Amino acid sequence: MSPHRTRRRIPDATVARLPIYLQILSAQLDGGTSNLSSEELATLAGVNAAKVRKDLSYLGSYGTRGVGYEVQYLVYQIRRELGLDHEWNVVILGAGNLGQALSGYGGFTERGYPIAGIFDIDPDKVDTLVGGVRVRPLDDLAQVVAARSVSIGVIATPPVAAQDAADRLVRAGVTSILNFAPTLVNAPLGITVRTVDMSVEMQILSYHEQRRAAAASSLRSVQADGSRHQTA
Amino acid sequence: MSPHRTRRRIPDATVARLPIYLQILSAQLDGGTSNLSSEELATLAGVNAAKVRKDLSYLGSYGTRGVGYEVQYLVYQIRRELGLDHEWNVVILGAGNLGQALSGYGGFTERGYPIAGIFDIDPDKVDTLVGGVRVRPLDDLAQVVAARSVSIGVIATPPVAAQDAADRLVRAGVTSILNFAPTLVNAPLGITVRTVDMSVEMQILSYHEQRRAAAASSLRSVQADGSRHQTA
DNA sequence: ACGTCTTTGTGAACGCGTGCACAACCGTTC
DNA sequence: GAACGGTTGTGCACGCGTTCACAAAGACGT
Repeated sequence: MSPHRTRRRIPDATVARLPIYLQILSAQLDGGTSNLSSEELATLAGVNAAKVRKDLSYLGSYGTRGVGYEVQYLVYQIRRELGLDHEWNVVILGAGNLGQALSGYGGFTERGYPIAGIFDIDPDKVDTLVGGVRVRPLDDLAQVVAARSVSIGVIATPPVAAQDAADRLVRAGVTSILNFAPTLVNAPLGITVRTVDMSVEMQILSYHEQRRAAAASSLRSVQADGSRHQTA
Repeated sequence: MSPHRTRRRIPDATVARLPIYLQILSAQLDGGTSNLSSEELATLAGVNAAKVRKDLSYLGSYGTRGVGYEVQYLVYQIRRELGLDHEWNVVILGAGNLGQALSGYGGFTERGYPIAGIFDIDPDKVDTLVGGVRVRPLDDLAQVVAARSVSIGVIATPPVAAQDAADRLVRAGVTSILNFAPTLVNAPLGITVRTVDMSVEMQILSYHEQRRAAAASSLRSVQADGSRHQTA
């Protein structure tokens, strides 16, 4: 049996929170904190303490009753669970505004997702430098994916090109896709696709604004969903 | 009583899907489709047909049994519910890579969120042109917010500056914040904050990749949460 | 060694969201 | 105008996620 076998499935809601805990814990570690209680972590993350404990319990029993959690060990465990114990090369499709921002972002490489290449179909963009990376022609995609064992692809193309980009990624062998184009992209079974649509976020905000304006009477609580967001 | 009074509260999960329906319906309208069944819309949106009907039922009974929904009218209703019957001016804080990408994105203005101003604390960035908009000093924030009745602010600063940016936005009178910095920002009661953290999205993907690698046996279904994402 | 204090881990209740299944209803055809 | 095919709107059951509340357990002082 492997050293750490496949433990029980972790709920999606928990998986979505683990990166947040990790971020907070890492900051605490840098700040010199060695131990943290679920209550403290909960406050920092803006969630319920019981939720924190239940979330962490999916990773195993890494806390000490009466004391709390050892930050360093917890960071290690969460990183391992998220697959951050090694780097994940990513490719970006589309060297427009968004693609450029993403490659220049720095946060990706820094957090363990080095950019293996940025691609564009426009010959005028090819060979220009973007965030220190040379833009490559789309035809090189499969080769780069294979050579650097890329499993994550980012779509930063205009909406009309998104499906084609997804198809190319899949054909090249990518198995996870992060789609920033405001379109639904279809992918075959077994491929994970996440879509982040900024204008959707905007519209959710304006919905609340609109209601706020309509019901100028009571201040009501606005609930949370997948993304991190508070109202209160 | 107002022409269309505050109807029953719409579930957050539904609010998050309305923009997607709207996007699809708008495209269908442009394509010349005048009527659509819940089944068709569901397929296009990648969701269950019953869910579509239930979602739309929160807006009122705008469908015709045996026929479906009139696309144009539905578009109108969803737009109204999302507060898209008028424009929402937004301000962007931070003229770095991300701020530039956002202001150059074009999708915002196009979808009814014109950019009233982009601000930066760095004097070197002030007065440079970004996406056709001149970068302004942070001190002008309150004045612009007031003059153009801005109610939505976007945070595109480095993490350390995010909380300060949020505070400034709130002081200036903004009531909804879209935070792209990978940090939790606190805001007083009554202010809606949504955080979109790209590296969180990335980590969720790599979690699935990691599991895929671990359990090379069965292809399992990966579930959805707040954001749009399929696995299938 | 024992008691007290603190904090974890989790059983159980609750609430929200999803999906099924079907009655109500519309349009159309005969 | 009656019967029929098609689609909506919704009651209901189920499942997931959240929260409460508490027993189990470690640490520490006496």
